[in-house]
Amino acid sequence: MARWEPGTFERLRTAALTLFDEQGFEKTTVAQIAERAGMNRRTFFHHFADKREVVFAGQEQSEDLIAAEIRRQSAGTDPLHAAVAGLRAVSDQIYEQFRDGSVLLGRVIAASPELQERELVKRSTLADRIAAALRERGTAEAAATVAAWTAVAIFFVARNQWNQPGNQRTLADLIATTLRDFLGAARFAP
Amino acid sequence: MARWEPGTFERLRTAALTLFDEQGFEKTTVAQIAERAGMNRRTFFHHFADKREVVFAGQEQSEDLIAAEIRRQSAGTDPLHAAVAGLRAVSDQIYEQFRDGSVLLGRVIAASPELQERELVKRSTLADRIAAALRERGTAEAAATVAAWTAVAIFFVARNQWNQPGNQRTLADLIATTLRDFLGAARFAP
DNA sequence: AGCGATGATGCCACCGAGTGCAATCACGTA
DNA sequence: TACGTGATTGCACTCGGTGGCATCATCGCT
Repeated sequence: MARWEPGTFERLRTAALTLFDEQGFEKTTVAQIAERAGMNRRTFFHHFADKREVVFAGQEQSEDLIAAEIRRQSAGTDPLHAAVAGLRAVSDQIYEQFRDGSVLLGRVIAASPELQERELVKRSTLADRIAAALRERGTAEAAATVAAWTAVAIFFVARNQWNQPGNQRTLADLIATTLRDFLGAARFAP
Repeated sequence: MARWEPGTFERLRTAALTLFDEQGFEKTTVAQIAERAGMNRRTFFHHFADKREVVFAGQEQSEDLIAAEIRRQSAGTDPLHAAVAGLRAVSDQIYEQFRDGSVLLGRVIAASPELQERELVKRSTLADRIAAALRERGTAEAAATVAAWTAVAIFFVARNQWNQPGNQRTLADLIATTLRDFLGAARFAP
């Protein structure tokens, strides 16, 4: 497999991201993307399920890493800290390398409601994966779901700060700070 | 304003929900909806921005209630409890009346990925409103966002349980239980 | 009652996303 | 070289959504 492959996928992806950044997502047609990548419109849909997917392609493997890291946490760790630990681990391994690409992606997504909608789906499936990993550790269904969404919220708040122009701190550091702020603000007795 | 209105909006809405329930959201065309409601396809788009909106129409006023209730919480209440209190209040006032409609809506949404995607948008804007209300009370940006998403997660976990066939408990009760479970599962020392 | 403003509805043409199908092309292998 | 596989292409089609304009019912006013 992948006899020709090398090229087309990545060419379509960079052509799409460039055009989205230049003229916006809505104003860009799939025909334009295909033309700039030097191939047929139909071919685009052989590689990406729809126009939005080209932006989010290939981040499933991160979810595997996160879930594995959560399972690796010691049994005594509570669900929220376990989930956040999983997200911190992946931030170390992956995100720090793609700083520039991540900023471009953030800009493109921020400029398009349609893409923000799709990003919420990605967050949701990420939360589902995390909740499943937590349940494997013995957390009850409801508590696992809530802890997962909280951890995901912490992650994206931190990622936003990390994407700010002036920022010098690491993503893992910002995640830890955000978690601490949340716990500090809350009063944890009913 | 609303000289004729009565009829068309509600007729389109019930026609759409009925068809979605019968044949699924994707299989139903806007033309079918308009035909069953006895009007033109174009008229549908005069009342709803798109095919998905017909399912979620008119739930903005709940957000106002929630935000107001959060502002009403005493200053000493921590962000998470304040946000959850806001959601509990609205659950008392609104949801309990629409049990049957809510079940139908839940079934329709559960059967369609496209509608689930749109529901995530609604959750997101709800979280934004809650976070804004918390910031007004003096909570810092990051902590407010995380608390808001946590509260929303608690709300929807509870609403799912409330929608289960056999359930007898009130939504407000389930929300309180879910919050307690989450806090109980977590260890709140770094 | 007649009249004009307003807003709801209807009709038509158009664009672009996404799909199904069949033909074609490039490559590895026998 | 011939064959099979899988990537690519091209075409036609459906459907969601939009823009523009005509039409019609209602209201306020004279």
